[in-house]
Amino acid sequence: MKTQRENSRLTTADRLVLTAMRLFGEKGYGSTSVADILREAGANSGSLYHAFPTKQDLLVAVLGLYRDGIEPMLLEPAWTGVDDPIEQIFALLASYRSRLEATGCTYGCPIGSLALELHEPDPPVREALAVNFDGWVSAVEGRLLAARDRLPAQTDIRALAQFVLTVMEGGVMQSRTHRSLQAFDAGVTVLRDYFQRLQTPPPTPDSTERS
Amino acid sequence: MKTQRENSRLTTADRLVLTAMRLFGEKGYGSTSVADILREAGANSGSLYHAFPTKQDLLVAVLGLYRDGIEPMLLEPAWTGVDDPIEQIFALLASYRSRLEATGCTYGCPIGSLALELHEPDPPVREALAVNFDGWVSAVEGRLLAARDRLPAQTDIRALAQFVLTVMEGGVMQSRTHRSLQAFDAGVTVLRDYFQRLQTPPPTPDSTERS
DNA sequence: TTAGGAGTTGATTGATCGATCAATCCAAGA
DNA sequence: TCTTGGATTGATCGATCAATCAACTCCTAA
Repeated sequence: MKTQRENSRLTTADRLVLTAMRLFGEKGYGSTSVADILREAGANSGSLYHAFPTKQDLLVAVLGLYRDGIEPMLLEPAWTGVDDPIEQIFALLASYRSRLEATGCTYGCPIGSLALELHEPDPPVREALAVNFDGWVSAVEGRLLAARDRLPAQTDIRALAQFVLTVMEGGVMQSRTHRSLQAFDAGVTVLRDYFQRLQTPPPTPDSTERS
Repeated sequence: MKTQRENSRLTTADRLVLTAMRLFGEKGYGSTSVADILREAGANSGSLYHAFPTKQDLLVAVLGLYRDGIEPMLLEPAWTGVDDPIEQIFALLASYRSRLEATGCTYGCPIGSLALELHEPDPPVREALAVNFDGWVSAVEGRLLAARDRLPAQTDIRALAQFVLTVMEGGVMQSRTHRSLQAFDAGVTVLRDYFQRLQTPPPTPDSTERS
């Protein structure tokens, strides 16, 4: 039983996608050569190009795998043992923090890295990236909706969910660049303060005003 | 008088750096070949390698130029005509919005793009990126300090300034990926709401409290 | 038992990459 | 005027890139 390399009981195509997923996350798309993928997957170039017309099609397959993995690989592990929907959001952020910490602030969000690395991606790639962001945002949106009654009535829930993604991605970017968790933690702390204030009923100093 | 290509009255080295700055911003570092730079700068490879030992040294020079340009090229234009320090912060964000809008959401923040494209940058590159972030954050921090009395006393000003950068970078990333200003605008709107709440005195239901 | 095709092998292709270097140009100092 | 050295030229290098393809293996269905 070989454990090195991507699970060798899988088909070659699956091994290639899993290896590419890992390497694209580690080194980016452009800096990962087809030869790198073939070597680490233990496959030959003919096998790759039998399963995928081009390297870019392999990338699209990787992005599809990320999309399908959001629920079972990302959300579910982050949320087990956390009941409060808003705390689930922060548990999700904490999972990114763990990832940063475990890798010395080199790994972050592979989707975000790819999104900024590929400046003018072909439509299928750009759409696959957007679908990943949408899936993430929708998951957070679901948690916010579960806490709807704790938030101001006029809150734009979708926009707030996008904002959570924004804070995560921006924090990861800075933490990776500074090789320090400080920036990520600062972002989460400020976001928590914002949620605190959202959940605190407004001034009501006199009485009327504010709908 | 040639106007095409980077100002031809400059030295060859300066033309190379300016051309590289533009191309690295447009296509990223890895996707910009030395041949691209030479062609658009109207120079020969020998000239480049006479001025810069490697392509990476050219990148470091570009990052230095960005750093030196923060004040005169970014902040000063964004802030003219805006007096309120907090509004200056949002004017800065608006300048990024303009940039996104003018380019169909393809350009964003070149520093952020490079920061995520280069996964394991050599120390001088990583440090040059970090210096750029620091300069940006310090500028925002200065505006927040100018509005110190309007913010809660216990506010972590530096962390809040980093948070502004986080929101900008995260918003740019999503807007570029979705090819739509919506995500960026949503981020700015939520940030504005947060600043609103920061500037609104807390509940004061009874009376005491507040340090 | 055999025919056929999906899957695999690995050498090879042409293009492109960053970088090199001998030759040449040219302006400033002696 | 001659000398010197920084700046420039442009052909060229070896490495590496994504992609190709004829040959081969092996499973399956007839």
